[in-house]
Amino acid sequence: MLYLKKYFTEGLIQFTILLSLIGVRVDVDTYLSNQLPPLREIILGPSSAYTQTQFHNLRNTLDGYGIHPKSVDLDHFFTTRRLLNQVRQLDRLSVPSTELNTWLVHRDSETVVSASSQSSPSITLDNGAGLEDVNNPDATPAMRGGSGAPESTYNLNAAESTLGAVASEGNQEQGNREGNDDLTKEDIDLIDILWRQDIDLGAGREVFNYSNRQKEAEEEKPSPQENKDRTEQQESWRNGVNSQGAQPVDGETGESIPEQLPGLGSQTSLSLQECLRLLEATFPFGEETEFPAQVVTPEISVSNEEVPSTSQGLPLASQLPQAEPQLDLEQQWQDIMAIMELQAMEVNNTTAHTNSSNDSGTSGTPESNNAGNFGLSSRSTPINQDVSLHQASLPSCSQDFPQIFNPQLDSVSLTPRTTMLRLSSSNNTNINSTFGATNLTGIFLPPHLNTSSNNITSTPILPDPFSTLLEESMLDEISLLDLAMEEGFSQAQASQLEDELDSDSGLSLDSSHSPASPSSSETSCSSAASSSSTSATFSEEGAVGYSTDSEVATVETEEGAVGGYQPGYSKLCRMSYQDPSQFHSLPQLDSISHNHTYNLPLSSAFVEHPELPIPAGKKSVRDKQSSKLQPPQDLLDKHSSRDERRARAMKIPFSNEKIINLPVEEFNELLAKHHLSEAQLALIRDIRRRGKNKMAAQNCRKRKLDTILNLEQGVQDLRRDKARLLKEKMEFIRSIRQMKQKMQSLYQEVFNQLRDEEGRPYCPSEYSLQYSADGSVLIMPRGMTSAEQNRKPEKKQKDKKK
DNA sequence: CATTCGTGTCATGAG
DNA sequence: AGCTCATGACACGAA
Repeated sequence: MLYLKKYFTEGLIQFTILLSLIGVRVDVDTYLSNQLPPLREIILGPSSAYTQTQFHNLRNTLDGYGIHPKSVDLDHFFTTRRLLNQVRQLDRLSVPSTELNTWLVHRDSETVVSASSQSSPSITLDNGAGLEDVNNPDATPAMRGGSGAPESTYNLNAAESTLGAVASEGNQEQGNREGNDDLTKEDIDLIDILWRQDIDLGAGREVFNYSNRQKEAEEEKPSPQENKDRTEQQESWRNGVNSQGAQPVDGETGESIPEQLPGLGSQTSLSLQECLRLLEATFPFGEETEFPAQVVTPEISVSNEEVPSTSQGLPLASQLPQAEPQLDLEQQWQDIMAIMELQAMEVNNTTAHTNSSNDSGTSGTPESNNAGNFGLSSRSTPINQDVSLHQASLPSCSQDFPQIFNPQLDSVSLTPRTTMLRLSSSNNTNINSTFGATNLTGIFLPPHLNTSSNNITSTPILPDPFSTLLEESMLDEISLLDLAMEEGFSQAQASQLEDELDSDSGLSLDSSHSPASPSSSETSCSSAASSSSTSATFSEEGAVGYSTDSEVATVETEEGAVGGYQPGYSKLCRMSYQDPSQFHSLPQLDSISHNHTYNLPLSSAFVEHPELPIPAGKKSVRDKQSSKLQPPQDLLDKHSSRDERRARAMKIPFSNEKIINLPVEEFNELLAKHHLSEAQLALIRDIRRRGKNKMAAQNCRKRKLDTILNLEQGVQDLRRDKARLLKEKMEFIRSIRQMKQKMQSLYQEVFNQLRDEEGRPYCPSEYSLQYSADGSVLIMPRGMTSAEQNRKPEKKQKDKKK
């Protein structure tokens, strides 16, 4: 017993710990009340999980005692599903408050406004920011100048209040940089650690992405030459080593690497090949345009620049279907995420184009809004809150915009992209998705974009097309996958999505599998249970666990279906419960603790009928043993159960064991053979009823324990799977980042090799490479409008297929 | 002495 | 209608 107790206690403790780890917030009350039915059942007692199934009688109908219908297997199926869902929800929703706090801390250091704490303030701040932005449309230019920086920072901070440090690095302001400069390596490391924790918790890290973007943008500001250095620096940052203090600003918020990782979100499955394929696929414009279209829809409405960020965030959250109690937390988190994304987009975004579109199109159709607001999600998706930011970016935007977008893309692709981003942000339900979007944007965002916002940079924007395209495609896939994953798509649906995307990612599959893994574990457990329940085992082991060996033999011969379940029970109990039963089976122990004598044949007390071949001989042996130790009668009385004593008192001619375990027919025959009084018959029936109920209770308790243990195991398995998936995700993100770098370098290489008619190299600030749908690469002046581009592109063919 | 745990028993509902 | 099972609730004894 002690062993069992210990085992269970430890197990429960471990279970609790696991839960706490998985679900960042282990609020027992919450879970009990709403979230985790299994837990509730475990803690408060069985409910639906143990609900009787209709199958329990199958045992009788089927051959003997097959798997008990109610055995853990069935329960497992449902409990596992529930558990899995719970875990998933935890993944998405749970946002450790601690994380938020940390972020706040960073922000505080960076910005003035940020002082306010995380979630709640975000709304107010956002509003304020939005107001300011609206009021100060012109502020941004001034900010660029440098004096305006503080304001810009303020706005950013306000808008991003929830976002925390990330926002701090608004595109425009150097002031932010300064604030960021304060960050030390340790800070970065701390951020990274926090980020990892967040990941474990399931929280997204758009913030980081944002910073990364900013970082990149800032880096790009300088001349192209500097870009290389910056890229290197970025690398260092990503690696967690801030080699250069000059750029710490962005770097701190942006520890680019870790942050980007989350961006992939659930799509961990994306493989390098897939990414490459996507890259190739993205080059043709037509495809891109179509892709986003799917995603678009409802969320678009949200994106009004003028609308305060909070307003946006809230609607997004409200849109979410989830109606569960966690919603409060979830909504807050979602709001935060949405805001963050929006802000990030804004920060990156500074293109005049977007601004103009926004201004004019706020009331326009969703698409127009999207185009205006999100223009290029990847590059700069200014949106709601910071009008000033948008305007500030305007000057540069005019230049940058054309560069980034080909004429064709402008109209069509832009909207889709924006929409995609929107989705990610709006679909806050999936933290991962949002992260993925942001992360991707951060990853792929060409640095120049940011720079463009900040300055009329002369820096080459070469990488833009690639990055944007890549980003879009990636975002699309990610968002889709995330949606599929997190929205609870069926496996088939998920697989379908995957097929559509041609993604290698097993993520969706994995996730689907994740449930399977637990199930497998459970199956093992259940299998054991089921095996135990088999009639064979029963017969062999004897009726109840308490029966002695001698009894067993008898039982085998005579006992039928009645006792069938018991053996299984004992076997099942192997883990904890079973052991005790086994102990009980030992006669010595029997005497010690409880009387489980129901099934025991009352050897001495009862006069075994000669008819009943069974226990007599063996029982006699046992009696002899017991008699040696103690006076037989007293001992028997002492150890016999109440029913046994009553039976003895009533002179019942056969053993309680038979009374209890004999099949109905045999039992009736037995009764018929003996001339029994009414009192005797009543007693016998009571004995039988109680005995059966006793066994049933034991089985019931055993099942309960098994269920708990299996759940525990399931949680462990799920956790393991989660860790593995996260690891994969990180790897994929890393590979994507590498690919992006490759693309950029490739772009640079190609661009640098291009020469005009006079043999002079093209100025990266004036020309950019554009990719047409047929796969050819064109070099076009950056200032060109889309229409112009179509008409007279300077063509230089390059088969630039990677 | 109070609490916890294991167990037996009863009542109830379902097949 | 009776039997059996499952399970919640309660009681009891042991630790």
